[in-house]
Amino acid sequence: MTNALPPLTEQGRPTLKTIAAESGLAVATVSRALKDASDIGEETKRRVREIANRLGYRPNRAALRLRTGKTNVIALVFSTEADVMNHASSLIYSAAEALRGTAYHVVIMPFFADQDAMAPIRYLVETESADGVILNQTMPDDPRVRYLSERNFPFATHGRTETGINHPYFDYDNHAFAAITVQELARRGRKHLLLVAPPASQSYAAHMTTGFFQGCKDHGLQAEVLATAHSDSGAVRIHAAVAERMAAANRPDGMVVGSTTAAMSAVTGAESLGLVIGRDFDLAAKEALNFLFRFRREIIVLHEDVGKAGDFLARALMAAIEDSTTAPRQFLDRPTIADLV
Amino acid sequence: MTNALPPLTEQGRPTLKTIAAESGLAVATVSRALKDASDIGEETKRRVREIANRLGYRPNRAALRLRTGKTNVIALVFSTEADVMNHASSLIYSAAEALRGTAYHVVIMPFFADQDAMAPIRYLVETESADGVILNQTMPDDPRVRYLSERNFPFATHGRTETGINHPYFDYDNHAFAAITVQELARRGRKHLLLVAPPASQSYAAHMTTGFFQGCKDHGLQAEVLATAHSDSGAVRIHAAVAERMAAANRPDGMVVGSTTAAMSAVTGAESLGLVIGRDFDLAAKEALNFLFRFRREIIVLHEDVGKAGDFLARALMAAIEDSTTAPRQFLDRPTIADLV
DNA sequence: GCAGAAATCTATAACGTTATAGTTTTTTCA
DNA sequence: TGAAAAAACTATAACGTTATAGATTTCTGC
Repeated sequence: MTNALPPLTEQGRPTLKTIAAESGLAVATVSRALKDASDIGEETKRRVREIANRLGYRPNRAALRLRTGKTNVIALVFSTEADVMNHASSLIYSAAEALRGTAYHVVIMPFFADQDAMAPIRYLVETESADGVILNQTMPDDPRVRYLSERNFPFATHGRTETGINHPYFDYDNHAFAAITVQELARRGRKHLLLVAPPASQSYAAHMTTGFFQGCKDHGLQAEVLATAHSDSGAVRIHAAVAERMAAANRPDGMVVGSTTAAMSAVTGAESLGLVIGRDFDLAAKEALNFLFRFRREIIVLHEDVGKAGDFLARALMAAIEDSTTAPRQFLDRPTIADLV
Repeated sequence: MTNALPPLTEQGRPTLKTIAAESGLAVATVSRALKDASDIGEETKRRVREIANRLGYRPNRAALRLRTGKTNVIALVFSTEADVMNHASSLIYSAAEALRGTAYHVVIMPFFADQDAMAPIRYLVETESADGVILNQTMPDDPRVRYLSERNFPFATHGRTETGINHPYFDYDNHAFAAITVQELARRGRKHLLLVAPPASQSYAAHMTTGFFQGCKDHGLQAEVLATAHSDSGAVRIHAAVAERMAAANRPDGMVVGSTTAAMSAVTGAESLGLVIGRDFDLAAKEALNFLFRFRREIIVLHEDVGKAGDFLARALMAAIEDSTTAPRQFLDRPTIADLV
């Protein structure tokens, strides 16, 4: 008992071996003690924890991963293109924040315009380099969702799909967004609305479009979708397309726009004809940040909380990883009139 | 030779063992063959490569990492706060793009407002969970840079430091930015300029400020720094601070603003007094995206390419990881008059 | 006081890889 | 022809962890 402790093996990071030497126990015992196994004595556990603590022991992730197959990695597979004021950044941060204090690391796997959307997904599954993956920009019949689901690889999506597969998701209710903004435009006396819709390939395009038509029907407004550009077409294109449409006959007097950047281009497009927002037309859009009202005070803005999405998706994915049998967590974020800023 | 090949071990991911069985060679030989070692016969290498290829062999990252200590991970330690239209997202993507085709994965470690900036850095170093790290928002005497440098942990920074430590970095020349915008404001006949400077704790605040004063001196303009807000203070605060200053005596007739979002708030702040941009005052800012000119056509915009930073930093860091003896790669991105959009 | 049960602890092997120190085979050339 | 050198390949151990099966010690009850 009064013996000098055996010398620490070299210096460097402490491992289970270091603790074993320091405590006189076997490596396996130390391992079990640290995971609070039932066949280890209380006093032993206490001692082991104390030593581990004192030495600043941290389990080696590579060894853990090799031994157990668990990577403790969550991958975010995000597109690089799309909206520049894109939500990816908030989503990344809020997901990372939700994962704080857990063993999970967040790795970013962008996929590129010149690349198949499936490539990074296949890579992840084939190399087993993550325990789960979060996707954005879902498509109605998303092959990534099918692939992951077939292989039982845990995932969660930002946006719903029409695959019939029951998976964790977080989605903003774009149907409600469109309906609410239409209602507000009707309240302001607008009669003929133009929708700058998201690209048709994306899941949420259909939601927003049906919400738009439904709303217009409910309020007896004339409804129309901009034919020559969508809300991710890029500023120049949208500006031109809106200008062209607003110059033609039977000009709309209200617009609902599917993205924040598109809203600015749509405004300048109309303004290029000498039209004045709030007088000749009104325009509604959603926004995660909070500057559109500075851009033009008159824009009708519905606030969208993207941080909520990242947080929810991270937790939903963890739950799916840790127990694949429970029902997938799903959330539809419904905007209300109160979210008009 | 005509013997049936031994059955593949189970199915699952092929390993070196699988290839060894398939080829009749030892595992070590397969390993050496795949890394093109000089003591393996050409014909053997060819055969091994062919089999590896056919089976879709991918080295196991965990095993590699455990055995060699190399993680093949590059960590991005980014602050979550700061400019909402912040450059982090572009930087992440361009770094990831630069790493495409290499063995590196990108992990994001945000650090949070309530947290010591050193925490994620210490974690990375202590747990050896990355081969190198990219930091942003450097401070003149940045403790993270000191810490990493002392421990010989490879890193690269977005922004310079005044530590005297010779490390890889990419920096935008904010001195030149200020000087150029001052020159442009002088050309437009402005006489008294106000700088909405970055927070003084950040490295680039000093650069921008000295560039501003230098420029004003060169052109014989009166120079002043906004005292009650900085360019990351948040929209409301900046709006109010600018409004207050512009309402007071000896009003400036030009502004240089350190961030894109701050530019919008500064404009609305001045406008709230009835001042008109382009007539009563001019305002210059830099921007990574391209919408400020839609916000107010009259804003003087200097374009900053953030993608370049991510690309450069990723490559510089890889170079530092692979050869710590060569000179660190450093780049100062100098804007010119031509970058005025 | 002793058999059996319960409580603790440990030895071993394995995950997939590579560095090291061999061993075997082939070539060279005196 | 045969010894030395060169070329080609292999066995072993190790990285840090955990699951498994087994070993040892202590307790229990009669």
